Amino acid sequence: MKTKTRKLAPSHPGAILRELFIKEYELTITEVADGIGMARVNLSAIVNERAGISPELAIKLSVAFNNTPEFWINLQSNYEMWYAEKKINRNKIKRFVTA
Amino acid sequence: MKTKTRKLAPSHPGAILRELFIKEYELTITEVADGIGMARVNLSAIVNERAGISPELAIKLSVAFNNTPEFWINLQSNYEMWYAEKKINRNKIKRFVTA
DNA sequence: TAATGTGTAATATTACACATGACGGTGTAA
DNA sequence: TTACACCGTCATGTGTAATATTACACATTA
Repeated sequence: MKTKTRKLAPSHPGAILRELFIKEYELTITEVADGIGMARVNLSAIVNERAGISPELAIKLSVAFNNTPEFWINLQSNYEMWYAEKKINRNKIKRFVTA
Repeated sequence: MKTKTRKLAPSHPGAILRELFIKEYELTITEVADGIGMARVNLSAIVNERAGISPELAIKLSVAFNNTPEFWINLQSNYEMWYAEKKINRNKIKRFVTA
């Protein structure tokens, strides 16, 4: 059985933050950065998809937007996993345990 | 309502790898490192809880031990989250969205 | 004009994943 | 007993990434 693989890369977590939260609630990057206690430059980097979301930031965002850290962490994990998958040749890995 | 918080830190992913897989199947660090194509020093660091599990490694381990990348990623995420939580003062974070 | 928001660049700090080389311990075969 | 292969770990170096700080240019708005 073939493992399911997304053809297209998942959205960058920063894009979700930008579209579904900052734009949706008509906030500014500066405003959010101040609200969660981080430098505006770094939040800008995330929103512009040049940096990822750390565990600590995931918690902060979950408090600010009333959702869960898992929501943000999963976005980030899925994103990273998609790129990690492309670096791996599964045939070169030894199966120590089989079904 | 109070957010649930673990009193004790979750197990390090390396401990799970050590106890439930390497010991369980009577493997050596060297053997596993070779099998998944990574330096045994680094796998040793993970098994001894001095390093974490990357997304790429999570995939490799899931292939080698016939489980899912999510299994490993979740172990790692939970671990990181627990420590991240201790660095954050939730009262200092602005709520942009409320229930 | 002054204030504000944004993007970006430069710099420094800190942390971590990973690779390589070296070293000491252990088991085993000659 | 000696020699050697194997194993775990230490030391060290490298690349990358998140974050803070500062500064600059530009656009919009009061």
